[in-house]
Amino acid sequence: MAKKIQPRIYKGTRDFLPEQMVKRNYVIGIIKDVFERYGFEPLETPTIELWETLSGKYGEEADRLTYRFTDRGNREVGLRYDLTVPLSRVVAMYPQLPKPFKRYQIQPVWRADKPQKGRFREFYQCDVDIVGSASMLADAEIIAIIFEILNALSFPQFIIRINHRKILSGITEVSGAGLDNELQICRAIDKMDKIGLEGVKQELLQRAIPAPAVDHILEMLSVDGDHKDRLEKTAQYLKNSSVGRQGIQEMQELFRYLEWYRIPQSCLQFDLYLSRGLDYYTGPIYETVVRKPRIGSITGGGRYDNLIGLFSGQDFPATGTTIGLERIITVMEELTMFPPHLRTPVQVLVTVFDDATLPYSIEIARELRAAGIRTDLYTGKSKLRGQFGLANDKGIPFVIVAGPDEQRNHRVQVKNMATGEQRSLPRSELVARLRHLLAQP
RNA sequence: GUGAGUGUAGCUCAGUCGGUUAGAGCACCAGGUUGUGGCCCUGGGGGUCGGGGGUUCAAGUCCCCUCACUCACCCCA
Repeated sequence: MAKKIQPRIYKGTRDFLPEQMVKRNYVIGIIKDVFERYGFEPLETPTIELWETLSGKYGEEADRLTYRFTDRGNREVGLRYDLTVPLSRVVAMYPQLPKPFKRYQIQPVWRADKPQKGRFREFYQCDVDIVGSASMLADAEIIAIIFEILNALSFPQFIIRINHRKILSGITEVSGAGLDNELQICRAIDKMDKIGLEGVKQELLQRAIPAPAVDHILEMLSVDGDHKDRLEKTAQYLKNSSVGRQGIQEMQELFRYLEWYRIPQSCLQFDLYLSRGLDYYTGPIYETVVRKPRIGSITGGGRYDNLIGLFSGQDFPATGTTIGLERIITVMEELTMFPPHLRTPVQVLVTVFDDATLPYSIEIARELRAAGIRTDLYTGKSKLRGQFGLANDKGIPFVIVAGPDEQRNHRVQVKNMATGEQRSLPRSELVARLRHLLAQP
């Protein structure tokens, strides 16, 4: 035999073995179901995009993290960094798409990061976006769908943090720090959770924001009360900033809608410290955090009214979010939120006793499969012992034995692997019996 | 890109002050059981101790280099 190649995979990528795939498909199934119940339609786009499509949309940092190479014809291309930019390209390319366009997209994206906990180079995102509506109603739909999905997955506790880029602009404006410092300011205050108030202050000063402006910013950020109070107090601070006033007004409208959607206040947080890293956001921004496993955000998104204009020549208002599939799965695993026995789609294994009874086993498998029961027919060379072992290892709940005795009498044995109970019954009753057994919880 | 940590069986890890033939649990295979899994019992296979160099009578153990992986920072799902 030739010298074997070390079986390895590229850093930050993963194989998903069947047992993991079953769990992933379970989560994806629930997410997709909610997407469609909210009237979103599916979309897929290519893995590879032209470099000009990807570059310069997200900001300097993200540009650096985008996989980039040249093809054999020396064309500059890259792997998609997210699903929002490809969507924007699609909207511009197919102007006939009816607006508002509501699409969902579940595909992997790539980032040339150093992997760590809950962070990969290849990972799935589940995006929902509404293109062509400037109304806060569209943002409310997105936030409602986030709430609905996390509920459907039985998340015990989560907070959807919400802020508005225009409010952040307003704060920058009235602080006297200079509007071109907005990005620096956002980055600093975004770290509030990690480094605390004093840390943020140092960070701001370090980023060459004048001390009086820093004090003013921190004062504005420290408003308290429920979100209505805080919006009003913030409005007072921002009364001399037209962009700030606009942000406040939109947020008030958004929260009014969210009330009508009956989303519990306890899941929502108007959070002035939220800023989000990507450059393209222009309006409300939102992300979801959980407290228990400390893992960063599990969803993230916002309004980006100017991004599509880069491809189209005309601006389309748009808003949407990413549902972070990988982190949701990580959280669900750590909190053991998956239903038990979620190991294999196979419902029954039909064993093969020997060559003489093989036709009988095949007939049984055919019948079960025709009846819509997910049936594995044993194709290996082990005796019954090994076949039961296989069913056990895979977590297949039922095993059929069809040996010479059963064949002669037109009967089968059905064994329940969980209870160990085994029963002989006429073959004619098998489908009904299995359907009954499989319907049990 | 910056900093720290860890590399011993398929996996998780032990290995004393440097000392004879490197161990355990789990997993795997076979048998106990020629028509039945899990649990139990018996046996078995499996290791360039990440790689290279050095010190030493002697290195898994000490030193240097290198590679890989992990965690944190930055940023993000």
